Amino acid sequence: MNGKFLKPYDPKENEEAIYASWEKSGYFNPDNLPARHKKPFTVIMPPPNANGSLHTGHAVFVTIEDLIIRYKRMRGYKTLWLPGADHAGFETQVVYEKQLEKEGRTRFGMDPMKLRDEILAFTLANKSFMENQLRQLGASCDWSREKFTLDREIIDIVYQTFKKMNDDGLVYRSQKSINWCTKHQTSLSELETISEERIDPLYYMKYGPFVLATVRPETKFGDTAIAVNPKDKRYKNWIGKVIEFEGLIGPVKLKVIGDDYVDQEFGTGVVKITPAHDPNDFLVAQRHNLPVVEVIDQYGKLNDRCGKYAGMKVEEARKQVAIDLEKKGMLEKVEQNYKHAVKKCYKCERILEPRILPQWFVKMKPLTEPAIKYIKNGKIVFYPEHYKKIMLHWLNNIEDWNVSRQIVWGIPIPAWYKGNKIHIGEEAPDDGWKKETDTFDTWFSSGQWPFATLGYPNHSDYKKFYPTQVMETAGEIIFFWVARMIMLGLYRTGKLPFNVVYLHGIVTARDSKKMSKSRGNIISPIVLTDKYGTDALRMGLIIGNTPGTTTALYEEKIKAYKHFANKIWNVARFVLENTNGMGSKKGTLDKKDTKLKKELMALLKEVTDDMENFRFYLAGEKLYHYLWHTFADKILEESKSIFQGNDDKAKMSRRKVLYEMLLLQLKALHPFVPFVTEAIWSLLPEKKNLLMIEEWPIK
RNA sequence: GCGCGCGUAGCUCAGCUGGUUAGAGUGCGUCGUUGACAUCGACGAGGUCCCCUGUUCGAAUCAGGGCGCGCGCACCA
Repeated sequence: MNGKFLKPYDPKENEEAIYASWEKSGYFNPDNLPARHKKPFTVIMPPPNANGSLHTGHAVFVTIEDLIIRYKRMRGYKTLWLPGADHAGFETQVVYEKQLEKEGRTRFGMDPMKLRDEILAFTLANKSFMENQLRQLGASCDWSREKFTLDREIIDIVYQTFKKMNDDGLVYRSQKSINWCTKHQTSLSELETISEERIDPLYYMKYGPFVLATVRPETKFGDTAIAVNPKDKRYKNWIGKVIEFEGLIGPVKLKVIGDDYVDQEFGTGVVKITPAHDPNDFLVAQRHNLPVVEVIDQYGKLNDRCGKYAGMKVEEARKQVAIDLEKKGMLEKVEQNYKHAVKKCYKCERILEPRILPQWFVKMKPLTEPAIKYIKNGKIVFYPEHYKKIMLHWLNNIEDWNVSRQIVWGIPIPAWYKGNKIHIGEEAPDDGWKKETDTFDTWFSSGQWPFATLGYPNHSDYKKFYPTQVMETAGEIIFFWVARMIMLGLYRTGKLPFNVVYLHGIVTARDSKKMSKSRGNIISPIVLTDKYGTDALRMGLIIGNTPGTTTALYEEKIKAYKHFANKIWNVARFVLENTNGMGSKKGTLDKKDTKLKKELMALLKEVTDDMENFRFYLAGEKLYHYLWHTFADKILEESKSIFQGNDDKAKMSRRKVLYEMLLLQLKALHPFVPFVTEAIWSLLPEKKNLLMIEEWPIK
């Protein structure tokens, strides 16, 4: 027996070399797999954001996807797990801005090209760092096919999609009310906002003959009309008339319009229309051809249209306006406990300002319709299944997608302007065109990831590996990413990009709270692998992780699975010691041992069933339990007395069965704990292939 | 306001289509092991399966209601 077994299993000593041997074998690449691997099986890796180190969320998806891929590889599929990295536009720019702040610098005023180059260098450094961490977690992905969202061939495909959408009338550039972050100086899509309930004062202001209610008196300088409901008997005679009164900074003249948007029951039934700073008012303004007067600038300060209030921040101006209205007797009353919702930036949690800016939008209805049809017909299976409902609900209530961001870090929107003319393309058609400076929402490119990474439409990989089989990711990004991949995949290729969506549970800290820097409860997966070994971490992330729920991760749990890895090691040691290096030589099993083996095979059948049905947490637990509490505690214990006895036939049979059962369990456990099983495999007396490409015990 | 999920041993969680004394890991107690196991083994204590009503021969599991927690969506100024 190999002397290595005399020590406990040491992950540190083994893991790096084992990973290197896998990588060197070339079997991560489906093209190099032996001939029995015929049918393609593809998983596209959710590309981690290349702006920091891996967190537990990454560790979960790596573990589960690697588990799926290793299992399918052993079952004889031509498995491709395609890794990638995301430039993660806004996310990365925010991270980099924080770094700049620490250095006492700011992105504003910087040469955009220089800023872009700096972030690129930052991203590429993080990218290679992150790739090594993926290796450390045991990811058996095909590095030769790795893609980055800013690779030229990816950008080309993204541009083709944009062009096609333009030709099909699915994109448009238009002035609309958008969500503007005054810190980050960019617009955001609906998904990048969080809405928060707030209690604020509701101010009842006198407007000439009317009294009207508002939470934002400071926007009054941008009013361009007064609106009432046309059915409202109190006011309908006013419609079409112009009211005049003395405001805070001079005389005010406003037209009264009638619009169904106004709710007679709310407040006084009279609304001031401020198109520049309220999305609903903007819609009203469009219906009535009202002018749009901006009074709040991009930094959230009142501009020079606001007289003495110019330069004040919104909150400050609100208070001051209220005080001055009071003084002038124009404030009828204030309701203090008005409950309403405000939208905030999901990154800095500042209140977003609605602003009217020209932006690029994607029309969603034509994209959602086919997606809804496929999902309704069950062409995509969701784990857990209730996400089907959630997805349909979202798709049915979607708004057009703002894809332009006013940041440098991203794929530039390929557009040019000359007067009223717009040209789509990377190059200007001739002289005198002005280039678009906005970049795409990062999800516009990652939403095309499955077919873009495979080289749609002509690459042989696309033909062989698309559609992919499973999309495994976090439930949190189902709308950001999964929904868009479905829509854009259908749009470009006419096929669903995958037919299974598996959404793993979010990993929380022990107290079931989300891990976050501010809570200080972050556990680094890399620290855990260093301490307890990757196999232990993987088991800890698989067992107890049911799709769609949260899973608490804590150190004792991982420690327990380190013991399990060591248990496997010692079980193997015992078996090899007592079988005298016999390997799988011929011989016959007696009745009792035949039965033992049969029982194991029955369990492996169950495990296979669980794997096929995405019940990884059950499969892992069953294998764990069998090895420890049946194989080790019962069978090995009983074998001790057989080996000490005089029945040579029984000894021969037992040797053979233990060895065979060990091999079976190593195979079945490999996808879960690849390192320790491969380490043991390499120490077997017979010369063998890598365990990684052995056949799964059940057909 | 609408929607989704969760509530099972001290802690973290399983329990798939309802079926014998409700499970695992961890923690706790007792005893034993140091020639597979920087340990491990055996045994044990510990649960009104949130509450109520119902369906059923039978419910932690299904239906209705309630309480508690978490999350998503939502333009009423």
